[in-house]
Amino acid sequence: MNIIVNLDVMLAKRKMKSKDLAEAIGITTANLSILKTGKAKAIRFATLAAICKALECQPGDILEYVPDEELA
Amino acid sequence: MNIIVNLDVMLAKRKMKSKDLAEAIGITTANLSILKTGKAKAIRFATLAAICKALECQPGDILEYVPDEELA
DNA sequence: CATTAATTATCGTAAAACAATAATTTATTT
DNA sequence: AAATAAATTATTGTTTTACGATAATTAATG
Repeated sequence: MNIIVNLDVMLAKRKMKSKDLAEAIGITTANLSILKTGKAKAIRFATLAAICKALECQPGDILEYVPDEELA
Repeated sequence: MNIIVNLDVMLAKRKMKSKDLAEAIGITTANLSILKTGKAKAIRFATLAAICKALECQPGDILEYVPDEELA
């Protein structure tokens, strides 16, 4: 997928574990894992907001668009 | 909502109209308008990627988290 | 090796994107 | 002001997908 969800950096910065974040944002660790491992195909703004709140960050800190420029 | 979708800035920068962007990303102007006016409650990564591609930008350029610190 | 953390998998339900279409409102231009 | 274009709003229906709940499997850590 072209949109990467990277929670590891912010999690490490906040010294939080996936379980902690899952509890903080109110979803199961299973679903959080789906998000973390790039298996989610969409995200609710409510969830994104909860993540940003818990990690004290902005969407841009955890979402990245990677163009598929297969030039090479 | 705590997540703001701001396409206006990038649209202006690219001198694109909503209609152009809608066609570029393959959704109707009606649905794009829902996104633009903050009525969408989620977004598919495929759509977000298409927007980033069309506007040559990153998710952080169009998504913003606004904490609801009602202090004062 | 035992324990904890994280991932993967299934099934079911609720939520929401999105299409298609039409109507309405707002901008823009002549 | 009138005409035209652009954008928003509204409705209905379909399809996709989040997410819960749960359990099992696979990493990771002391």
